[in-house]
Amino acid sequence: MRISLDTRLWNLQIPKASDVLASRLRDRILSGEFGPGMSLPAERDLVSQSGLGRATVRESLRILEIEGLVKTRRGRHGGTQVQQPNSALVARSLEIFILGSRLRLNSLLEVRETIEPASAALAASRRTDAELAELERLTAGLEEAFDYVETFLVANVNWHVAIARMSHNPLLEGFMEALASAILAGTDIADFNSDEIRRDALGAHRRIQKAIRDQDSEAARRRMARHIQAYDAAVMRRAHPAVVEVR
Amino acid sequence: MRISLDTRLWNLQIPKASDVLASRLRDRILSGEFGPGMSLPAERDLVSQSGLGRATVRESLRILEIEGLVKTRRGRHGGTQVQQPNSALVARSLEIFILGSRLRLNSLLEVRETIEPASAALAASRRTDAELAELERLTAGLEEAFDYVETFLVANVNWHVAIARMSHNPLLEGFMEALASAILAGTDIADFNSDEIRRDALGAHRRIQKAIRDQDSEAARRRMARHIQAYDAAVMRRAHPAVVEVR
DNA sequence: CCCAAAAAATAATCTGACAAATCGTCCGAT
DNA sequence: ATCGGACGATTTGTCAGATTATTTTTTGGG
Repeated sequence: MRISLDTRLWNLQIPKASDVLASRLRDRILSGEFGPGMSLPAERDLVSQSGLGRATVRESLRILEIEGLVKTRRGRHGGTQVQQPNSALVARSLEIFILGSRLRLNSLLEVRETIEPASAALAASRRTDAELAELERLTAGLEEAFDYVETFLVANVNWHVAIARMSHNPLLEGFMEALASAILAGTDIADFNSDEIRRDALGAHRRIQKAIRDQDSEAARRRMARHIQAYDAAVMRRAHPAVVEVR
Repeated sequence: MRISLDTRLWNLQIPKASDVLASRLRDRILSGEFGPGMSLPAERDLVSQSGLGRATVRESLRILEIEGLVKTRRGRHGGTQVQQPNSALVARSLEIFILGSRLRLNSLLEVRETIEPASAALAASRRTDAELAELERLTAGLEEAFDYVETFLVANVNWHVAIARMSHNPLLEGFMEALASAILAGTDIADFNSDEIRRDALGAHRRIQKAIRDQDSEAARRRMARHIQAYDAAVMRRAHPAVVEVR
């Protein structure tokens, strides 16, 4: 015989029990009661504590897992551990939004033209020496991959994301991660099978890197803006914007 | 007797069965095989089609639901319906990211200073007459709410989101929605209990509105940038940035 | 001391059942 | 003929118990 919710302490509304439990746990996590690294009670403990069924508890934990708040591991000393939500989460949901809404590539590029120059400017003023070294390594890798278009494109994305990371603004980084992967997915590789485009990109990267090394924010912003606009224009010249959807 | 995955056609890797099924369904949704409004097969059909248990199938559906791709209803013509992912989804995950990462308000404001001017510029060049009228209505409402600080703040957020919507760039709109609600949650109302700040904001709004009416992109961008910077500076003056966390 | 096998702990999954919500249909009263 | 309520069908939500897979720890033999 199943005990109706209404007979319990919880005089809660109609929403699904799993949602309610998930909200409770989420609040406790976000309030800091469960800090990152700490373990939530085991599934069976949550079952006995909440008075709900195991399937329900599991759905709640699954919700939190999708939201990036916890991660579960099997086996002895496994369980559900609280995780620090990272930017990959934002990137992921953005990707779904972009793909699901059939956004035009144009929209993505517009946002990119907005974000990347700011990113570069912040990177120039906040970079550490270690980050600069890492960037130089990435730039070198890009040069080496010049003849392998696909590798080049992936390395190119990583280069741009690295700039965002150097801005020391996690939100910018998350946005760029999402944008970059979506744009990569939306651009046809064949469109970049031109030495000229890649040569121009490499030159721009070197100039931007120099500005960042010199911690010259405004130069970094200006050069990044020019680079992105040129790049985007090259994309759009090959595929008329009104037609292009991100697929 | 449970049938091991390995004995099936699916020679898939270690990942959890529910994740695999969710990915499959997600791909089919995003590929357009299931368009918005269409119904996925019922749970029990999915069970028989996939050969998995119902709990597993349900977890998969729950994943898609959290991702905003589907929504389920109980009862006779209930089931799982495909939904168009909207920007609220991005806003939600962003909110979790912001709260969970203890992002400093500063990071949010930086991104805002980047996005809003671009938003205003696009709004100026793309606005429709109906949108302009709506904006004027919102501005008037803001003036009326001048003496009610909390109402004013909410109306203010709506005004800014409306600008983003006028940019006709759904991604920009989604970003602004998320940012605005997070910033609203992170700013103390008492910080704006100053007539001067609200009066300045109103004046800026009027000037920006005029630029948008005249479809003067560059003026709109410039004025919005000035407005946001002044606003942010006022916030930061009252709460030292190093201390402020979004809570 | 080291390594492999067994044990223990835990999440993942399966099976089967009942509860609750929602909608359509049918029947009776007006 | 029409309206309203009762009933049934359909589908998701939840529960309960058992089995399976995986990981860590422990133990025993060399």
